[in-house]
Amino acid sequence: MTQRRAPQGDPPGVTSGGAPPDPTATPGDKGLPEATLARLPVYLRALAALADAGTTTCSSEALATASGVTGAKVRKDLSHLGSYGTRGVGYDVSYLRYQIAREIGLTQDWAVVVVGIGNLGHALANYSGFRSRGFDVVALLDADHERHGEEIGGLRVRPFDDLEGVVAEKGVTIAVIATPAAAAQQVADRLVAAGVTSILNFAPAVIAVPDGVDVRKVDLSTELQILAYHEQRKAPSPRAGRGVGTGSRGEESA
Amino acid sequence: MTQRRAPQGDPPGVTSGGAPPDPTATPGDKGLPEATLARLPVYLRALAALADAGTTTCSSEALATASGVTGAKVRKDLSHLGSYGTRGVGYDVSYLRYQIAREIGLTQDWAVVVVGIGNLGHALANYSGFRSRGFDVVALLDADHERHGEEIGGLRVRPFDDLEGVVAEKGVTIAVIATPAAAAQQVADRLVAAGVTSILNFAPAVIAVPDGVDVRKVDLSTELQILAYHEQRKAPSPRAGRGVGTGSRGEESA
DNA sequence: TAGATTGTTAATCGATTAACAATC
DNA sequence: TAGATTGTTAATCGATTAACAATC
Repeated sequence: MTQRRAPQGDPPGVTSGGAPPDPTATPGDKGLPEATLARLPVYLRALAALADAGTTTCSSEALATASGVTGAKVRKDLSHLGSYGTRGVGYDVSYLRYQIAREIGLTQDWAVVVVGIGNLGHALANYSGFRSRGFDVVALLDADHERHGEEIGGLRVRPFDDLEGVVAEKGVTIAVIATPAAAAQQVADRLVAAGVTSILNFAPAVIAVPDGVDVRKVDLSTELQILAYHEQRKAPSPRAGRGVGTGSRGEESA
Repeated sequence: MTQRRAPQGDPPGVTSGGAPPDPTATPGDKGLPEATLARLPVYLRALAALADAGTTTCSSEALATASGVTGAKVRKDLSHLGSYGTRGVGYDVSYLRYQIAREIGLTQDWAVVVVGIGNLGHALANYSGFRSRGFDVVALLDADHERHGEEIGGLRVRPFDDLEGVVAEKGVTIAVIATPAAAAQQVADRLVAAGVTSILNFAPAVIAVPDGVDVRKVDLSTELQILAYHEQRKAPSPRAGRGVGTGSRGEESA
């Protein structure tokens, strides 16, 4: 169904200078627009679904519908990657899929550690969507020794102090923090010191990191709050009022 | 530490016309800019932390630091809500906190159902950050009868067919979907038919809903993919390549 | 050739940033 | 009064949208 192509290779029909391009960002190279980058994973998912349904070619409008965006956006986004379509025809599903994956960096494996194996960490450790996209969860770490030894998705939960060893041994560059808020900054400091340069933070806390380290934050309750705002504007006061800020509510766990 | 104020009431010192404002959006009222709205929950969290630390007043710069944004952004964002600061002094932490909560709609309770109690649904059902912000999880629904009866966070898992009854009885307007991708659209259709008008979708699928229904999507692997892109641009090829699109990978669970 | 669809251009829109007058 | 800080204004930047020439 989907052909394999050589990772990092030039696409057929697209010539590069001959010398392999330096993957390190060249000065003045701004990379993809953030808004475009954020939609590429969505296109990738939609293309996978189209491929699974046996579709081999699709137009920008078809991909847009499957992705929940507009055709103009799809064309503009894809134009940042190169010219991978055919006028009058559309895009080859598996070819475009490969090009997007390569652009994002999913044609290589990324070793990932998950720190904090509570409810959410447990779910993340079991999430199949990571592995299928080239994210290889190589260790589950938790400071609480009561959790050590538990097996989740084929991995045992290990002491947080194993961090440095795991990072060095497995070449880990990406970490997921799913600890309580109070622990997040300390964990981040240790991760950075160990050599991690990208952090996905599920802990409900802002963490500070040095330049050169990327942090992205996912907040489960933020999205619900945004929905509440719009909901409030739709309906006239659905439920009785309540107070806010009832003093200390203790630390939250991610 | 934090005073309670009458929900929906006017803040002291700010006069309204006397007649209560119609909470329904008036024509031409565009509401808050989306970018501002997305940051309000972050400010709320930072203000809660400041209040817990005993801070009663803070400047826009202090709030910015605690929120991980710039002072200019804070001032611009807050200016959309009204004039709640004092020049030369700053903002009263608990007063600003109340005003933001009221603006978002967190001074009232919102009944929420969670559909799909797998790994992620389990974590969401246990997440304390929902309740503390006025989101009242009133039912956990799952189509799989093997899961029925399990108790999570004080609630039993119930049949999905209980949906309509729960929505009517509890006045549910917001739902969380944490089912496998294949079930998401069907679940969304049932939710909408039952009267739900806001959906937070954790299933890795795009769902279509009628006008007037809001959907927000959280994709755990999208964020990791965005990190991978930036990581790829930092380092020269950390790990060996792999193929992409290894044929059908089956349906994923949220 | 005629119809379809891409990739690009230009116009519009919204978000960010910097600066500073207003004012506590 | 002098110092501090807000709230607003104007400039800049990036994202979206619509239109269409290029071209399969």
